[in-house]
Amino acid sequence: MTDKDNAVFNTFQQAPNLRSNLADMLTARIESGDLKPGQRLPTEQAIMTATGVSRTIVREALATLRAKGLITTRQGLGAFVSNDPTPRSFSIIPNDLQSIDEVLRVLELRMGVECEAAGLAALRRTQEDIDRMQDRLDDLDKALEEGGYGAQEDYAFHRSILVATQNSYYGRLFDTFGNIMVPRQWARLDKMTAAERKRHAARMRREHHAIFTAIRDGEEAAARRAIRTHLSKSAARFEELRDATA
Amino acid sequence: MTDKDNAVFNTFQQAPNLRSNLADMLTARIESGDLKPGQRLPTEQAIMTATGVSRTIVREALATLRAKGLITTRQGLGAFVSNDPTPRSFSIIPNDLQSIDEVLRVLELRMGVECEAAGLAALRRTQEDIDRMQDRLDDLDKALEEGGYGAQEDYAFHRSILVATQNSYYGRLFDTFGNIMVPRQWARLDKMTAAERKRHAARMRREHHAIFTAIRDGEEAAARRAIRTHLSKSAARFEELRDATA
DNA sequence: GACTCCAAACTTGTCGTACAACTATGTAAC
DNA sequence: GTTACATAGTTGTACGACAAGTTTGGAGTC
Repeated sequence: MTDKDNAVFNTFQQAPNLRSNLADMLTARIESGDLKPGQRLPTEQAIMTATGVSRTIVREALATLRAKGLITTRQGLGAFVSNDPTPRSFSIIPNDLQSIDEVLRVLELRMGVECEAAGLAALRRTQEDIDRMQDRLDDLDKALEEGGYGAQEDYAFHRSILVATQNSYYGRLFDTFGNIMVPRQWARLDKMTAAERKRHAARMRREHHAIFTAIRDGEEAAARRAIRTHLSKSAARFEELRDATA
Repeated sequence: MTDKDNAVFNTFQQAPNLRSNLADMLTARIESGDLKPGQRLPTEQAIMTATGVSRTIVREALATLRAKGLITTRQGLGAFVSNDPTPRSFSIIPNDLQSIDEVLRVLELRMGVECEAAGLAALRRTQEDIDRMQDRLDDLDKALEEGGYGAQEDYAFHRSILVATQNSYYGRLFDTFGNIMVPRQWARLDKMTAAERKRHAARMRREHHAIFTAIRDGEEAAARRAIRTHLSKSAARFEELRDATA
């Protein structure tokens, strides 16, 4: 292994645990084409010395890649990048549900998808779409009034926006986000006082109504702005949560 | 297992190693409902004594399940069966009959994804990313000079942008677009004269270079604009194609 | 020279121990 | 009753050792 190869390994920043970091890095190297299909990976020893982690970690990271189908290993031979490392289907697997970083990355993806979708929805929504969005919004309001977090209802409302694009790909893609966006696991991390809960509910209502009215009235730019604001604030709140627990 | 049994399995090189066996066993227990969502798995020690394998094996098996999203682990607490062990996946299956409409819908989706990605890439790209994008751009230029359509190279360049976001979800999602975005099937519909081809090549080069320089120079807004323009014009061209063949 | 055989080196698979980091729980002190 | 802390239990990480599979190169034979 050359120095240049080593340099790639040294660039991982601190995060939840060593195994995930190493697995992410190796995954990135494969997906970026740095390691090509059929090519042999560095030996476990080489990865150990390059990254400074123990063989235990290296092996668990390789087990992760193997489970994802990115590599295959053969005893006495080594590990090899799979022939078709680019899967034709996309799915979000809740790797570390406690890892807020994961949620933030998904939120980044949602930002792109939903902003465009909101714009399209504002241009194309039918009366039926508007009614459906209104219903979901009512459900959400009701859930918040009853003191719940409304995560499920929030998700359903967002989905109704995607449906209104009249482009089924948007809705189908959004379905994959549900796996990680149901925040039951970290709900307990997020202990809000009654006052905070109330403020949170008011903010949610305000932001969602802004999105809804923009789409209903066919205001494309406003719809984009509104949903970007909403998702940005959600992300910011998750970041606070992470920093608070760190 | 007898030798005869092994003979049956020799066709696929699935090794009879302890890790796979244990992982399969645990997977079966989860999928059969023996271990219910949210329920805690036995401790690593318990699995060790119950199965007789070492902790190394247990941990690698658990790493496999975690990669598949079947369980989540938390230090000091234990491993738990995931709430939604059946991840939904997103894929694009090309439909030959209305393929151009199909492409237009996918382009709409790409619009959202890639605009956001270009913005993120402008903020986060590393020198390595810049080099990779430059290489892909050179490949594309070369393909166009040689009189090809450069569809493959175009796709590779776009992918390098997604990689530069440092958010692997973007790259993984983009891979699903490849199914329909390699336009071999309608290339023959698209007979350009030499002059048209030249104009097309010049346009492609101009638009791609605009995207590249914006990302390289860290200009977020310009990157978004450039890629939106590029995809809009691509979509317009596909629409012309559809109307011409209809 | 060409071939066979085998020993050595290398790599992954498995085992064992030890300690660090994190969590929950119960107990003592206030 | 509440807080602080000690403790036990669990996962995360490190290190060393040997087993099992694969390749390579050299010794020996024809």
